[in-house]
Amino acid sequence: MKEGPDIAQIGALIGDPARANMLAALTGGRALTATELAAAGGITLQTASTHLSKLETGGLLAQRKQGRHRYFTLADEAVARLIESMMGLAASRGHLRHQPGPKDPALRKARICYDHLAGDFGVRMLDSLVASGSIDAIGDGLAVTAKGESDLQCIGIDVSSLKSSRRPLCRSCLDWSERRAHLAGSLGKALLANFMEKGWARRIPESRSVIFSPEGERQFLKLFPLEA
Amino acid sequence: MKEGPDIAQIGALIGDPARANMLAALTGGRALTATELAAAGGITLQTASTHLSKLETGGLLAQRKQGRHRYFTLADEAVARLIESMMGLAASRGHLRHQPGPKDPALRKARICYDHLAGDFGVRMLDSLVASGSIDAIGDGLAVTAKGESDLQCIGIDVSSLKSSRRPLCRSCLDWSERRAHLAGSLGKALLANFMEKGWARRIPESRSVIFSPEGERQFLKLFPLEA
DNA sequence: TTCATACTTCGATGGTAACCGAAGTATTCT
DNA sequence: AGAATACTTCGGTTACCATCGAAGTATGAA
Repeated sequence: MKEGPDIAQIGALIGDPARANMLAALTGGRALTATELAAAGGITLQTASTHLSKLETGGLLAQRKQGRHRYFTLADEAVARLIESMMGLAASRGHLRHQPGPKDPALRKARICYDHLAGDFGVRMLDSLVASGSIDAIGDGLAVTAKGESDLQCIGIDVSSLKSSRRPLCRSCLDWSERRAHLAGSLGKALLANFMEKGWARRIPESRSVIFSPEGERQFLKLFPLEA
Repeated sequence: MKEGPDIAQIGALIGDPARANMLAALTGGRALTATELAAAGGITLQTASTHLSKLETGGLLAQRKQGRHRYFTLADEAVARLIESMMGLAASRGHLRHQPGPKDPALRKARICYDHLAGDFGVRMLDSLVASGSIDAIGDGLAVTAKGESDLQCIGIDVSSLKSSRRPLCRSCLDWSERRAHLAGSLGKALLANFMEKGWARRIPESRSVIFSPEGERQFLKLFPLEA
């Protein structure tokens, strides 16, 4: 009667609120210490320690020791995608953790999704890239066009070097706040890195929020216009 | 500190073994009654009843009453995709529910994944369609080519009528047994329906297994050859 | 060497939820 | 109407696990 893999183990790991909060914090892409994760989960360090070892043996987390610190990250991109897609589902079912607070609008405007840009700005960027013919959207698949490759080169992104990596260049990722797709993959990562290098955007510590400077926002909106 | 949607609720729903087994059973695509799901979960009807109402209020299940029966299905395709992707992750992390039993090989060979064909045969079919130029694979995206459209017409599938539906024509779905992509979307559904109409394949009751007749298997393998 | 920081392990506690028997409701069949 | 089927609700038990204090280990700093 029991066929196939056991999803209950993974579900139970994510099903505890403290663990879920720690995983959500790690969706920010940064490696975090046990102490930081304890704060994110709203629990003491002892409790966090047992949770973290469960998550690690369950294959959801990876850790590396560095001095007396222990840095945790999501095990791989597959886990990140799972968490994100669960957030999408949770949002669509109205499972919310928060009274909409002051930080929420910023989060919906622009935030980190593992290693790329999400939120209103992330969705707008992908829409604009598709509209301008820089990216072809076929079904759920995304591919950079020749035009896109040269346009991105002008911004300072070398697409051909990104292509050589194992990781897919483009990937669409469902946005939980916008309920629309934004750009993930190595190109999504490179674009966000590019904005931060230029000083257009910076991360808020202890949060997934990404804040654009006034000038950065102006440039971003000019670079990725919306269709009329 | 609490940002974004609450994935813990959904995780907890999936995290109970009985509920996970019921959800997995529903991945077979059939609507099942509370009694059938109780058997799938290995619990009594009373316990199943409470589980099912939790899953329904949690937004994972939909139900329709029909006489004195109550038929449950997964709420929508998004839920089905979540369950499937969790199976993929669980399989890759070695979370298995079973001692590899006699039914297992059949399941790996061909099975239902919500409404389309998965397992070795499902993966082979997509590989062959891509190799023959009937489907273009761009990143994770799949698109039917002109050649594919006419080839499929010969088999008895009218692609243009499928296109008119809201649902994506092609979608790639990660296979937990093969760890490779197979074909989902309305075309995946139509192909499986086509095989069953022709008598090539039939479903096994109470299981996700799909059994091909000797003749059906011969035809299938001929229609979807592997690259040398 | 001593103190401090970062984290783990142990042990005890408490709360939650899964579970089933029994009784109750709704629908269909005869 | 009466019986049977399908399912829900209630109540009480049980078992698990998240939690934290306290003590233990490991690494770094003074």
